[in-house]
Amino acid sequence: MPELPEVEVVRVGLEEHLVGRVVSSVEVLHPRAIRRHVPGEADFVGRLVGSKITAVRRRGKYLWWELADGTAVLAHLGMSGQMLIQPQNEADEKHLRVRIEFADGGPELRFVDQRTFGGLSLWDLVEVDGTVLPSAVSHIARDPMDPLFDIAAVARALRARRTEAKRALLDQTLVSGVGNIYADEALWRVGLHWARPADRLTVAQARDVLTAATEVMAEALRVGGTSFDALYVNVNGESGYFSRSLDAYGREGEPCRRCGSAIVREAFMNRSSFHCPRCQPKPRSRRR
DNA sequence: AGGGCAACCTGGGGGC
DNA sequence: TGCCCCCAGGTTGCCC
Repeated sequence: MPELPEVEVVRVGLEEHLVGRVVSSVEVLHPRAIRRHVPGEADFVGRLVGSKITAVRRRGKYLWWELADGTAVLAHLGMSGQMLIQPQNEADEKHLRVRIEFADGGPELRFVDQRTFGGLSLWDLVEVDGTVLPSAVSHIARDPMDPLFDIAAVARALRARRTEAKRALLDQTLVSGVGNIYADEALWRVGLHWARPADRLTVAQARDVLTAATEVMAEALRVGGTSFDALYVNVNGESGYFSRSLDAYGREGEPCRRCGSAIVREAFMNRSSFHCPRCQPKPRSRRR
């Protein structure tokens, strides 16, 4: 469940179900589910068993839970990862990758991931620019929901990029949490084509597209995120409702809700981009 | 240094 | 029905 709103929905669910609990067992059913943990899977399991979960946090699309010993279990859902809280007697999901049980004997945590692009890892907590993060996340920029998100500074950095506006919005080292859906939605809201050079945005346009991204993600979060199918669900397996509110993403051939023109789909970065040809005109080629 | 692209996977859907 | 090709909310690593 990739983008910020969907990950935040999971974070809230994990916070409710995990804080204060002590891990009693960890079962890894697929080797790719434990990633980037150099000491290996056995070390990961050994360090996790007996540990107490003290907090569940998120930056962008990464989420993690802090352990009492100053380390953190970092999770990324990739393209298809789910975190499910399930009764112990519930049948295993087809793509169950990791099962974590707790000393209280209550519901277990299951990491389910069809495409195995997601995974768990264990890191030391470090302080970066005044915020405590797992060390593997230190390169990820603050997301728009972060109280210390500095929109003026990010707008300035966005305008310094010599690349297309959408590519910059998707760069997690510039602003985190924005993915393919919400980038298209933000660009539609402010009437900018995805290929507009970032360094030719006005100060106001740069600020406005970041504001639009913030707002569309906040709206999505309020209704549980965007779900097109059962792959994107909260910890209880429930889908969000924002897909019905999308204005651009996935609407090829359907009328723009602002001007009625048919939404266009184009290939971009080995994926799809959706825009309104009238509200978001293609930029003229760059002059030099 | 920073941008761009292939690679990492599984499964669903459409066309033939 | 089956096969094949295309598509999918992401990130990393390596090339230039």
